[in-house]
Amino acid sequence: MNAIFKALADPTRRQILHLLGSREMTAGELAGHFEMTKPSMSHHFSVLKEADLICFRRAGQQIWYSVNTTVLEDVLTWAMDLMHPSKKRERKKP
Amino acid sequence: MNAIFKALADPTRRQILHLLGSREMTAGELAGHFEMTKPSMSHHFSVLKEADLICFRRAGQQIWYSVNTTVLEDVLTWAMDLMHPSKKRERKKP
DNA sequence: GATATATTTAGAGAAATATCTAATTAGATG
DNA sequence: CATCTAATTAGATATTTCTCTAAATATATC
Repeated sequence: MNAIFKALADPTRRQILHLLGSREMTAGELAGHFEMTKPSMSHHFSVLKEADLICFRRAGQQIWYSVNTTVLEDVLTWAMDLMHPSKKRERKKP
Repeated sequence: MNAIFKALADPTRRQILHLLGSREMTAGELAGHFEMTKPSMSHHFSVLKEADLICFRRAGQQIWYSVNTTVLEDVLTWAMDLMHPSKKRERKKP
């Protein structure tokens, strides 16, 4: 949980996630949206990867990144538990 | 939004919020739960206040802290928008 | 194999953050 | 008012984090 919140603490990384919200993108394409060198962007990717907030796959020379929504659910759960600490959340019907 | 995520990035501060989830507590009572000096705890309170994540009121010598759930809703909204970027969330009926 | 493109890794410097001790403020009480 | 308790502010230090340049890796193409 700590890695997740650490990763979300940086505005660049939140913006990366936002961009990936619409569609999968390559490292270079993502980097094009920021006034920052590619190594700096690569560092942010690595922090997001460490937190398991993004998935990636190599295709030729390029690496495609996408959001891992599973981990975002953990964030949702954490925030909800804080808002309604006594009530148990409803379980999805199987 | 940046102040909120910066505040949530520290495990001590998340634990403070968790403790306040059950009930209002004084600064000293909160500090008693951590192996850290009171000035350090005070610093964390100040970061949480800056992010508007906690409310406080003085009663005599003591200061009582509580969670501000309104801001947590913003976090929920942010995470949900990331998970379902195309769908608009439902609005509460007035 | 040589070269070009996409991306990451390594290493360094600057800025931000967490923690501590010492000092200060605010209120209660003898 | 002197003193005690609760809490914060100030200032210093160590660690972490962000960003950069330079170098390395991986893949494609000539």
